[in-house]
Amino acid sequence: MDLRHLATLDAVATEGTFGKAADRLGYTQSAVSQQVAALEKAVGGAVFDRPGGPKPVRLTPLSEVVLAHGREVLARAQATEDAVERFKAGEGRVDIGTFQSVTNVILPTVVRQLLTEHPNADIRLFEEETDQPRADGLDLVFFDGRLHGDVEQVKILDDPYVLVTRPGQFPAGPVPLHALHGAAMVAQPPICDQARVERVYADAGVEPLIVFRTADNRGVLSMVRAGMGLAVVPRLALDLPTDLDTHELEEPGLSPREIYLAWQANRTLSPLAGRVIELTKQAAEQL
Amino acid sequence: MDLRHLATLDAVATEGTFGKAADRLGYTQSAVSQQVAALEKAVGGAVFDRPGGPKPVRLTPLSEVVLAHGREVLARAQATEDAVERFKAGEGRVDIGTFQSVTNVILPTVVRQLLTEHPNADIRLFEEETDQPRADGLDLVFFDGRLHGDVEQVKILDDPYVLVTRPGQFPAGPVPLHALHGAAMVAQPPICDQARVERVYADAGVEPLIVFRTADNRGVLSMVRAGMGLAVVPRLALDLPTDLDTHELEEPGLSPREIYLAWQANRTLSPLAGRVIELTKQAAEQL
DNA sequence: TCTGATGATAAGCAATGCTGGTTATTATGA
DNA sequence: TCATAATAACCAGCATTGCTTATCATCAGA
Repeated sequence: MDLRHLATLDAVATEGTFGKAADRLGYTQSAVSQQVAALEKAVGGAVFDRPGGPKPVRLTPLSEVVLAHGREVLARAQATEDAVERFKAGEGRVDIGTFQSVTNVILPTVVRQLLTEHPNADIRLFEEETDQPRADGLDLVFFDGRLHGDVEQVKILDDPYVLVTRPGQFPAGPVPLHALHGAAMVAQPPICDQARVERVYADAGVEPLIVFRTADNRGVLSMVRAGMGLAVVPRLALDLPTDLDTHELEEPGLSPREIYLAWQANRTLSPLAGRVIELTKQAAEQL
Repeated sequence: MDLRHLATLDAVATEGTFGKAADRLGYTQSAVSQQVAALEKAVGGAVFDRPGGPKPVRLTPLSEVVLAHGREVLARAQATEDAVERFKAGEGRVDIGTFQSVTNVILPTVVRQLLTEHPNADIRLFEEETDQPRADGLDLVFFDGRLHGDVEQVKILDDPYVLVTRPGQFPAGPVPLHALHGAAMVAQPPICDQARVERVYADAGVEPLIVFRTADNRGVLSMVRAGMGLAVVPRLALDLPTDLDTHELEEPGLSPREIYLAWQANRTLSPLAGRVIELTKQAAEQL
């Protein structure tokens, strides 16, 4: 049994004659006749009574059964094609792994543009604080630093670290790294890029005194503002404008945090995911 | 897009490799490869990521869409085939037109046997008192007398008329038709075969006095029992055994009522309807 | 009796679809 | 590093499918 057979059955049942059905379907009468014969062979019984002469054919009890179910089948098949079209036009779901800075700086722009283009897009964000985020199960993952494993990734932008102090605590201008030696500091927990930051400190012989750690960027800045100590944070972690002083760090020293967008290698991406990559690159260039 | 394509997609998605899917489907790996290619051409995108080497293929986002809908389509197609099988095995509905005598004497046997053979049969009876019952819309129609029009029919049985009287009203044995001349009688309304009966009376110069007409056979017999008059009814209209006297009518005179089973000519009958005809013939022979 | 509409059928032809064999690619283990 | 195994893709060959065209048989109505 074939979808085309069912479509032909439906057309003949609606039109009343083989010839009219053929016109509707773009076939010849002969083709319809052969298709009906094939369907009758498949179901093992006549589906039309042909009165002969210029009278319309009539359904048999068997064809009532086939037609009732067959129309369901055809409807589902049509629904499948529609769903494919919608998918290719950009409907569907996209799961994105992210983290604080990206959530606050890059993604708002991307999400807004994507929803403008595809109002029915189902965008879901997953912000999980882990050292090596799970890329499987997600379509795209933002991460600060390269991901290892079977992934493709593009560098979105360099996010330089800046020293954050209470107003007037340092004279304006760049600050050398060794100024942090012995200083009281507020910092992130040593996961993600923070681990690399502290390795750079150690390699330079700088040993700050970490007096408080929190994964919440606003918490870090609040404690700087409260006078607990200094902080070295990526520029994107700042809410700009801010009432705190910011100083570049002298070169060579702490290289910028690199933000990557990654996805499973060798996998076909959905149109939506592809568009997210494009929009993200554009958004990063605007910064 | 083809049902076979969807079935192949499903098989590959389940088995993980083209070769195993081919084994399940009874094809070669090459055939599956070509079918997947055809499906990918039809939907306009890859449905599998082939990692190469002995690793299973992976679904693409597109194929998630196709597969989710496609499995629905396949399920409906299977349901269609199942429904056809059930239909051919005798499930389904059969609508039968009937009238009092048949309802009480023949149909109980037929219905009981049919339900024994096909417990899921949906039998519906329509007892309408009309002169020319509508045969369209019904699969089968019982009628007393030939139907005119585009119908096929078989004679089920001859149902001779008998005279019904209060006990002892006539001496045992056949009664001549002219004994009814001027007699008080209870009768059916002059539709169906009753019209023919009264034409036979008139042709024989017999003019009974019809004192009550009712379409209800039990009503006729009740009034005979009550002494309102005689009645001439088909033997099948009697509840046997009865407390009333019955007499055959002398030949030649009133020929038996003929009961036919009819259906639309040149129409394919359902297996169930065909079986009803068979069982009806058998039941009639038992009488 | 003729005419027009219908479906069935046969022949022809292009396209489809399967098989069998081969090739290219990748992972695995020695 | 190399051989082996497993995989999908590719290609040629062949049968089948499925359409079109043309013709025929049937039936209703003028």
